[in-house]
Amino acid sequence: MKLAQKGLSIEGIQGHNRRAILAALHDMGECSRKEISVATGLDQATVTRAIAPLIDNGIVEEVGLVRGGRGRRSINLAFVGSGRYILCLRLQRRSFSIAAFNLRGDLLETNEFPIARDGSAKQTFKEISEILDRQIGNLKQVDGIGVAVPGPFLERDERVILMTESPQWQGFDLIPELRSRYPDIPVHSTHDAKAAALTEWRHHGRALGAKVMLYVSAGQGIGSALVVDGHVHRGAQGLAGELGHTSISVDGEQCKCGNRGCLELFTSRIALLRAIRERAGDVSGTTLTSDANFSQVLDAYAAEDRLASEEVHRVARYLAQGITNCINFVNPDLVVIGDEYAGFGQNFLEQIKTHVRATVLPSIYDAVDIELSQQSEDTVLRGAFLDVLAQTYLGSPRAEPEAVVAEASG
Amino acid sequence: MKLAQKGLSIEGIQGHNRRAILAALHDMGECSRKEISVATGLDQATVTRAIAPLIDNGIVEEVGLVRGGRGRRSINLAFVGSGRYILCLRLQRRSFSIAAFNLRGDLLETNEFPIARDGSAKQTFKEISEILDRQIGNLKQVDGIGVAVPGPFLERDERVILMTESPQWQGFDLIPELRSRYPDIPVHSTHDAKAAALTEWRHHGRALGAKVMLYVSAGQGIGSALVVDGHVHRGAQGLAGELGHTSISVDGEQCKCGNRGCLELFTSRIALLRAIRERAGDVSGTTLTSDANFSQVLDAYAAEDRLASEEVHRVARYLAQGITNCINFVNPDLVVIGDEYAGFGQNFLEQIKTHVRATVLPSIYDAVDIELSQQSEDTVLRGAFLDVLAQTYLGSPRAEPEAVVAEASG
DNA sequence: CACAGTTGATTGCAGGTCGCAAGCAAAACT
DNA sequence: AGTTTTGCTTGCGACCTGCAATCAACTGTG
Repeated sequence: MKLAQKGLSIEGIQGHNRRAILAALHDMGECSRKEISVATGLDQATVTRAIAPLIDNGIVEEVGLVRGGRGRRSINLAFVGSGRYILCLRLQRRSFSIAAFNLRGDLLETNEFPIARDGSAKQTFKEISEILDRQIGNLKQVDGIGVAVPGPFLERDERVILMTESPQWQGFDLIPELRSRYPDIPVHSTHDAKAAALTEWRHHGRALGAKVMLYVSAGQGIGSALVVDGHVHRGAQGLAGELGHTSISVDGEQCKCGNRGCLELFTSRIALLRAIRERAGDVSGTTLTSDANFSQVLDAYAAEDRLASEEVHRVARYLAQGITNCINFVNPDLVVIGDEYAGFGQNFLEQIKTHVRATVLPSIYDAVDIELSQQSEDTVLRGAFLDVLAQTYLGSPRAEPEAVVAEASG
Repeated sequence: MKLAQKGLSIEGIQGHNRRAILAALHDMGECSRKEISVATGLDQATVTRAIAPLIDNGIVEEVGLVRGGRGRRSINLAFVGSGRYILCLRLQRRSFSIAAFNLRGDLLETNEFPIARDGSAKQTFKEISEILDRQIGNLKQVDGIGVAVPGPFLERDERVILMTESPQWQGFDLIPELRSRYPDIPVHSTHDAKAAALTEWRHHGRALGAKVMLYVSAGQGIGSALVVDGHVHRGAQGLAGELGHTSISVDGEQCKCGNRGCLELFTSRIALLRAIRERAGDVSGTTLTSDANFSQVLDAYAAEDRLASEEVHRVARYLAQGITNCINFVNPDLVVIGDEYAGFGQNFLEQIKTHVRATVLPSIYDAVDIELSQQSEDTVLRGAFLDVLAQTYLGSPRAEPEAVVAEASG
């Protein structure tokens, strides 16, 4: 049967509980056995017994005593800080980045490397794998490699489709190539917006108790990812989240994707720059010229330049329409706007919120937070890390074990 | 901690496995202990031992021997056919229906009752509860009541919002009222499109192995529901699926919901009828008049009436745009179109598919089936039944226990 | 027609995990 | 210094599962 639920053997229960314990440890960061016991509902004794082999195997370690309480000090636990690592690769259009994390999630090292514009995929792959080789040599024990890929990314087949900006990758199967080069290391792949969303959820949404979080990645492209109860919605082929190719205008301009009036045509960086460049000469009171680039627009917007304001606010309105559509369709309680456009700041956010408020029913609007991402350079890389960690140590492949309430038997 | 996963005690494991077994029995319908053993991965002995108390408690029964095989005949099991029942109420704008199901999912009785147009909610509630009282009296053991409600339905608060067609319900809290009238019977509520989607998934999508199914309820309103791995996506407030209030035209007409260019303004039954009525006098070669009703349009469309064809096909195009947006956003592998518009038949479907094919990337289009619902009168009621059954017997509240793979301990 | 062969259901047994409760450890308070 | 408090650990009993043997019921065959 297709979707039959597996029963749980007496042996499986131990693994199940071990995963629950590790997930709790990951959720809470550094914490004591007692805290894990409370969080999981398991007996303290059970936690003690489960932790022991994890310490033996060098997955978890004791990181010191906690002072302050009344009685005995509790011993804080954490994932090991050294000895086991996860490498992450982020592929972008013009560059790639490689980062090393320990199991705790500390970013140990990150480097960005340019991709030669005329270089072949094969050449780039060679550069990537040389760096990975070196890292693996240094770190000794690498438990997994996480890869974040841009654009419409067929996760199911692990192929990138429609990567118009970098046609050289077309036909080069990065993930299988990595797998065959590192047969002993699990290689996991994700779409970069999904990775960023996972990070955003872990470091922000989770604390807010968001059940459904929509992450909107707005910049060069318009992507999105939906996080439901801590799980990224991937879609049947892993292609979910192509918000940019959602139409807000049935009779609009034809897009390369086949659709008409795609959100991306209104709001992508290219669209924004084109509009600004076209009007630069005709508008008075602007510092922007007909060859303005994005960082100039960011600055101009911050300086309340007239042209920048008008065009960025136009983008805000369209983006808000896309967000409204999502809100009505999937009913999130948190919307986070990330990627380059997060740089436009609070004023930009307020524009979006104003438009969303105007187009969404009050009882829905009141229940959804809309925020800017506090993103950093490593948001996507960290998402790739979280993906690998979840699949390696917490829960079953791409799906954590969910809460199962212990109950008295009937 | 908010979302900590619960560990599983030695007692809990029995409950967990019992739910897995019941879920398997429900999935496969009538089947033997052996088949359940294979489906769940549990030992035959464990299945035997788990089934025994279920038979004692009158939840499962043996329904006869299966002949045909080589060796001993297997004994088929099924949920009991009598003795325990689930009542379902479907609330519509002008009527309500009440149905009785046995645990096996057989529809024992269903009745529809009109709602007086000028009647108060209180009056209607009185009628509803009188009928429920009678049913409960007859059936003796009622394990749950499932309620399916139309329109934007705040599941979290169990309130209907924006029920413009039937303002009398505004401010009347149906579900709490039912709960307090039947304190011993669990009352569960759902949005009707979600209920229909669940039925569609159980009776069709599951067999196709669909991982992400989009159900589009097109008729008086345009609703939708997303089923991911057999679970309905409800959204933070349970409001997910308002596809009808998704915009396909940023600068379009203002909708009552606050948004502009809502899909519903283009495609709802009201919109379709209005367009047809307006043009009825001016178009030659049509049998439709300026007071045509929906069933006349259905007939005219089937008879290839010119006006009906034009307008229905226009609707198809807009609906296709909405579906394309969904496909790009959530990447389903199955789209099912239900409710009244399913009555337009294959020709209508082909129109939609043509438009979707034109607007979606080929590698995505090729991976998604678009079909009409084979719906019947009881689709929604049955969905309410499935909802109650799942929450009562299979899995934890609103989330079935997922596959947990037994593994050798490390 | 009896007997081997096959397959499903049941039962006895051994292994293993968990919770409870008692015991141990290490701090603060008095 | 002794008591109290709190967290970690260990001993014990209960319980569930899997394995394997057994029972049950049917088919096929010489």
